[in-house]
Amino acid sequence: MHTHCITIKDIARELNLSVSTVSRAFRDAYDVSQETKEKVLTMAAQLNYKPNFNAIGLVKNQTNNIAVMLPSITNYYFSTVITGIQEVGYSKGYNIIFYVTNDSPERELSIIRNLSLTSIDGFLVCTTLNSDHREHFQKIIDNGTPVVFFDRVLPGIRTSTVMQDDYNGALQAVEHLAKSGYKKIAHISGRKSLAITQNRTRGYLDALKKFKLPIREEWITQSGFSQEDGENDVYELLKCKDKPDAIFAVNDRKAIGAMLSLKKLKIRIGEEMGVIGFTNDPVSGIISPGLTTIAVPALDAGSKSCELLLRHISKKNFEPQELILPGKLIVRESTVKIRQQVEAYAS
Amino acid sequence: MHTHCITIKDIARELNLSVSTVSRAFRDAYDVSQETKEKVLTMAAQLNYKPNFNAIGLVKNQTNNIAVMLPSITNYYFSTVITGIQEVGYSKGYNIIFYVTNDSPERELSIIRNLSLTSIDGFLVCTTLNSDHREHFQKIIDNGTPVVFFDRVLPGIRTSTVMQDDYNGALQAVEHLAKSGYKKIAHISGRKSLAITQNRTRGYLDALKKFKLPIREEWITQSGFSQEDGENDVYELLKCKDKPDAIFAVNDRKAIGAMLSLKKLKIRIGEEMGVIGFTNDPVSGIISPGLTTIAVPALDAGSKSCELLLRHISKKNFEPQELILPGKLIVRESTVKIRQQVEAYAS
DNA sequence: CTGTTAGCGCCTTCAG
DNA sequence: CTGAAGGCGCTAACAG
Repeated sequence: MHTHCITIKDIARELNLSVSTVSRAFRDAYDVSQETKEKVLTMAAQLNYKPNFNAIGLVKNQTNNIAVMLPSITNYYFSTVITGIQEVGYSKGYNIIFYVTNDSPERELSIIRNLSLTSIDGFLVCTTLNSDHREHFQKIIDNGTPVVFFDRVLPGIRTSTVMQDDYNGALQAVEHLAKSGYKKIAHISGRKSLAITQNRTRGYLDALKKFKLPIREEWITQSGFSQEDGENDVYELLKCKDKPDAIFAVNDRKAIGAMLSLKKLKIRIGEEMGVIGFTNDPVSGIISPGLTTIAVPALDAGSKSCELLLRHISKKNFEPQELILPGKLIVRESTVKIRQQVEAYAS
Repeated sequence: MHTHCITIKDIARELNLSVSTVSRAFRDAYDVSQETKEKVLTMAAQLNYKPNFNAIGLVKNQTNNIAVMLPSITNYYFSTVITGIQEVGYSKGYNIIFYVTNDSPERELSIIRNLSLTSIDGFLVCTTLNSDHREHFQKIIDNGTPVVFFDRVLPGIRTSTVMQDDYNGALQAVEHLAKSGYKKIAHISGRKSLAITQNRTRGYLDALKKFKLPIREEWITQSGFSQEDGENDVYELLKCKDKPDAIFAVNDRKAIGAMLSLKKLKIRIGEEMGVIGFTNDPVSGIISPGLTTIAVPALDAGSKSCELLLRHISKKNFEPQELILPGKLIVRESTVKIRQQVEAYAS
């Protein structure tokens, strides 16, 4: 394919050295003279030598490739996470190969199946919504390839995980609604099989208990995570005889969907219906009224996940860790109940 | 690193065959009996054999890896493009390795320098804003690694390129403003060294000429591509003695920035100041008033770029192609001038 | 400190 | 149709 590439052989010939010496010079081995090393390095630069990673990988049984599998990269959270992953991967000399599942379990399976275990050193994964491929992941780990789960975590696998502090974030969010004067707080949630959903719902319920606010089954909807799901969930909620006066959405996309529906129905956001999200997608600050939300450290989630994975890669028996990253309440107009403030904010 | 992996040797031993026969069976070579082939394939499945890509790559001097370098992946356009790239790459058995430059030319250079030419089969690039690394890209191409440019294209390099129809898109956008009754149309533009910027500006100017509308130097601002740039550009425009009554922004992010500034200044969007963008970022439909824009086929841009690259990879002397993808006008409220309509739309 | 040798897993002649 | 042998570029013992 390519025109002839410079190899260590060429350098060795040029310098009248053996290939092993040249190889040692590159790897900064302890047993090369400073002089030889310099000669090799300058010659390499002159010849524009580039190491052949296939050859190195073949011999060392490693690849410097890390695979990332995630549902999508077109939303704020995932694109930011993967940016964080890429940053630390790049700085440590690892290539990031990514696979998007579009939340299709079949696609997930096909990716895992095709994943040649010899072509990656580690695997970073955020599962699909309905993943039941626990044993496949387990097999990969058993085979010696480290796996780290982030955001969406399959319980029962002994490996490191990185998540947001979903429970406390939800608690904070609903506390904020309660303190802002809302009494009948609904929750539009996500797929309930996921830890992220369960923890946020748990935080929601505990906050209600803490403030002695009513808990009603019909005020909790369970669907997907998309904007459309949010739009639909609002219509469901409004069918209740006793209508809620605030909504805690499992994420910003659903919150924004909810706001869109409310606008369509001419229900005043904040005043008549408080809305709070989770993520702090940049859109929350652009939409009006601004969406109150729990900011999530997406970039950190990415970089920490990658760091953990790299540690698993370098230390054979690195103890699995569970990282929980704290969120932060960002107050905007969607949870301002008092009328005159709403007026002031509305554009 | 990994526990022992199954190799063709294992299969050969198990089946009492030579490794070369096994190898042939996998590659569907013409000279293997159907029977042997089947035996090999079933044994491979049974043993859970996975080919070692390093070894194959070493011998064939290829890697099945494609590198993508782009400024960022956290905005709609780029994340969608890369999704398109990944889709066709995955379907053809290529891994996508990506590098983000954050629009830093230094980072770009470091990425190109570190890019081992033997570790990728092709290179998909969207340059940084101020890239002056033409000769580096040229060297990569001369070295035998195909390169395809998308979106931001460095002129003067003989290779395939994929762009939107920036000229006609801009023409359409400004025509729409003119037909909607705006008379003094400003343009908040991007970095002028880029073809994309130049073409959009050309479309803008030609539309003004066509409708015999005034062209004024001070109504054209040149800065970056970010939302903040858009916010600032509006303040610049409003310093003009003769203020414009509409803005054509080089992209949606700048248009949204502009809208945010206008809202802050209580200038009614649409009625007092028309705004039109370029991209059709999903936010354009969420923000209110909705942003009129030129929709750009981002997913197509990605998949077509990747297809072109793969063609360059497989055919040594594939004739470079320039692909221009058409845009589409999406009318929303930000270009509705008549008062009552604005009222109707405002939430 | 340096050179020699063998081999990583696979493909590709060249003989049978 | 199948097997044997050599080599892709590099590293890792083992000698000196």
